[in-house]
Formats: sequence, structure tokens, C-alpha cells
Amino acid sequence: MPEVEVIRRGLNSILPGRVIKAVDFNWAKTFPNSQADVSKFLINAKVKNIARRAKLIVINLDSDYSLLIHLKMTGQLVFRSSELQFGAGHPTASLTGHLPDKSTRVTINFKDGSQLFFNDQRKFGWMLLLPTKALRLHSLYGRLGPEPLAPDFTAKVLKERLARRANSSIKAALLDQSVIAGVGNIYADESLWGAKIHPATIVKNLSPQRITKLQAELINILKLAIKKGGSTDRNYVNAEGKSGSYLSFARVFRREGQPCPRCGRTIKKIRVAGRGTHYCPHCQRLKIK
DNA sequence: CACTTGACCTGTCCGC
DNA sequence: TGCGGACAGGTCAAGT
Repeated sequence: MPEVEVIRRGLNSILPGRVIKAVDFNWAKTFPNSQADVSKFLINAKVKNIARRAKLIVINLDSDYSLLIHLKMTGQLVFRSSELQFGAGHPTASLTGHLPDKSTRVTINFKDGSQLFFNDQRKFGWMLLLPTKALRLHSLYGRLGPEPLAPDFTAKVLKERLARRANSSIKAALLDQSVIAGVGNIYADESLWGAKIHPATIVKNLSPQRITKLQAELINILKLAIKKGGSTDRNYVNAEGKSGSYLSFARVFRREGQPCPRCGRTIKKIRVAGRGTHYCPHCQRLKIK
């Protein structure tokens, strides 16, 4: 989610006011809308603003339709203005090659000559055009839990939401988007380390104090990650093609074999809820009540 | 119903 | 150098 939020902010500073001239796509699953809908509600539409819900990017258009985009793990949304085709020259730029490239699934061409490229190596990401009014009722939105960075996401709310997954591991519960919207694998591991909770702990065995600590850690870590421009594990870049630096601040994620920054013992990697999971065996003890 | 596993894809890395 | 297998940031449908 921090990565998506960083992209949203970038796009929201460059796209509003631009008018779509044409859209090219080369992978049908990426963009399942009919050609008729594309012509009617996307072509000639002007971008109003860019919003986010959970890990979804929402480009609101003046056609009263919204373009929803899910980047999954390897998706990118990279903007190139007509005069700066390569984004080159910037010392931290990490995606400076020619676009479209072999991973480009959709290209949105604006009337002023600028372009937005949707690249996705693994083809898991998608776009979907929906009427703006229908978004809240759509199943993509309806089952999502609360936004962890909203002001009303309190420890009490987290306790209530976790009660839905009382018998599963806390790691699985955190990754369940219907419990909380927006926590992914990196931030689940990082916040559990911060709260000193073993990732395999069954939710009902967590004390209220641990959950309160976890709520605070989630907020702190997500905010820090946004500030650092997100996490670049391999593919991630923001709208300008630059990578994020959060992983150099990460305490356990991808740090197996290294010393725990809190106690100095060796960080381990195991599998929990089907996902690679990093933790400190000393700081994060498995408590079975 | 609650919960876990496999599938969707491409690319990379590691052991043989 | 090549090949097979495991694994990768997410989310569903299908299974138990």
C-alpha cells in the first residue's frame, strides 16, 4: 500500500486536466472492458483526480467513469511527458529505458503528447473501467476492511476486525484485506517485529496490549514507508520511474541471517500463511495459551 | 462458516 | 552453459 500511495501522489500531481487521446493494450486480461466502453468513457475523457482504496489506484474521469488499477506485485505506472521521453539525467532514476518495453501491457496516450505506461512483468495486475457512482457498491470495494491510515483506525477497531479471524495466525489475518485494507507481506512482517509478536501466533491468543502495540506499529511503519518512497524489492518504481528506499530501513524483511536490530540474535525466515515470513526468534516468541 | 491451498505469469537464482 | 525447481511484493476460487 505505501508503494501504491506514493504512485497515487505522483500521478495526482501530473495527470489532472490531461485528456485521453488513445489507449493501446496488448494483454486482454489486463483490461477486460469492451472496446465500446473504452471508446465511450475513456477516450476523450479528462482526468479529474487520482484516489486510492486499499491497494487500488482510482483515476476519476470527467466521463463519470473511473479507471481502477491493481498493480499486484510487479506492476508499474510510469509517466513520460512528451519533452522528457527518457526521464534521463536524474541521478536516482531507475527506469530510464525506452517505453513501451516488453512488459508494457497498456499505454494511455494523452492529447498533449504525454503517456502513462502500465508495465507488469508477471501479468497479474489489471485495469477496470467502472462508473464512478458504482464503485462503493462493487464487490472490489465492498468487502475491504478499514484503511489503517484513516484517523478512525483505533486499537479498538483493530481488535474488532481481528475477531473475525480468531483462529488463524496473526500473519494471515493481517494479510486478509477484509480485515484491514492495505497491509502486504513486507509491512505485516515489519509491524509484527515492532509489536514483538510471533507471526504464527493464533489471533485469539493475543493479549489486548499486544494488539494495541500492533496498531501503533502498523501506522508508524506504513507512514515511514510512504515517506521513504515505498519499498523496492525488485520492480517497484514510482510514477517518475524512481525506486523507493524503505527496505534499507526494514528491520526483518529480507534480512534472514542478519542480526536483529533489537537483540542481536539471528533473524530467521519461515513460511506462515503460505508466505515467506521474517522474524526474530528471540524477540517474537510463540505463545500458546 | 472459517481457514488453507493452488492458480494466475514471468524472471531470477541456486544446486546439480 | 544448461536444466529443474523453488521462490517472488497479491488476490481469488476451490478445496478441507
